[in-house]
Amino acid sequence: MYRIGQLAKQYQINADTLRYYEKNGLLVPSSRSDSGYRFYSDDDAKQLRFILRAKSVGFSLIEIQELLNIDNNRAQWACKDVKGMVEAKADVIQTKINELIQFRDSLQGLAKACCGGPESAEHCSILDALEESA
Amino acid sequence: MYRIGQLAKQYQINADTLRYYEKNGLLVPSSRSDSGYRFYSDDDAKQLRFILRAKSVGFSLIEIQELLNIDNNRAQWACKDVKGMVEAKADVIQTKINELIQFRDSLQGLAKACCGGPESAEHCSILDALEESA
DNA sequence: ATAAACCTTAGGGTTGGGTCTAAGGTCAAC
DNA sequence: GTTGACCTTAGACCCAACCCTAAGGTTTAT
Ligand SMILES: [Zn+2]
Ligand SMILES: [Zn+2]
Ligand SMILES: [Zn+2]
Ligand SMILES: [Zn+2]
Repeated sequence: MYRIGQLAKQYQINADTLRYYEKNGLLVPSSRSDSGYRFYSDDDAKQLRFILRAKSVGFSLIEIQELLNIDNNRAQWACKDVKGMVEAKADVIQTKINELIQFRDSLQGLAKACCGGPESAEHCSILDALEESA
Repeated sequence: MYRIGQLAKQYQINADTLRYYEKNGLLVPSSRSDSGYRFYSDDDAKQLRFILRAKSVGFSLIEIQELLNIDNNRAQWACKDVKGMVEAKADVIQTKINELIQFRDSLQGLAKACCGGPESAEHCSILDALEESA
């Protein structure tokens, strides 16, 4: 049994974050002391590790909730469902990557055309390009 | 001279967005009618195009403000400064891309190990991996 | 017995880039 | 002379994922 501060310290997060996870149904401590202090069991800690690991691979808290639901009712779900979620998430991330690559390339294209010298920017091709009427 | 609704329509944005840009010093209409209506000149429209173009290559509104400052005082800045900003931004974006690539690869690693079949997820390797104690 | 460290709650604040509402003023057309 | 489209303002609300504060209760160590 861990109190909130102990668990938070162990996983390098803020106690407020644990309360936040509880409020959002991600991690409800399995018991409370007579005075109301939260008590987290080893299973609770395991679930926290699940949450942190899912977060680290890019899932949002809402998505993690879905994953937890599945994990806690594995019999009612198929591998297909789980794999589908993961692949869908990978696709979303890929789309984001493609967008950012476009941004990066646009910026690099701008930078390449600029002399980068110490003289006045009155002739700067970057600013000209941004001003340019499409 | 365009009223706010006309300019918004022309550039497919919300009139509120133009007021928001004004509040944040990005685009102050060059005049007002006697009754207080905003009037945007062709130069204002040009500046809006600058803003939208800079946004489209991934600059934040704060960064766009800096770019506008530079653009409006070109003589006081050097190409070096402008190019430096653009390159710094490209670096930040590259860092984000690298992060997302890691997420994507993690997810693809998980998906690859899962059979993806229609049977129960009780043996699902994805859920197991997320549960695994590190 | 008291101080320090920890816990509780409700509720407000942050960031970024807006969107929406309420309550009212203006302007052209029919 | 009134409808309807447009405009004004201040201020609230949205998203995510928390962080912080106030006012008070609990535990532990000395
Ligand atoms: Zn130059
Ligand atoms: Zn230049
Ligand atoms: Zn399977
Ligand atoms: Zn599986």
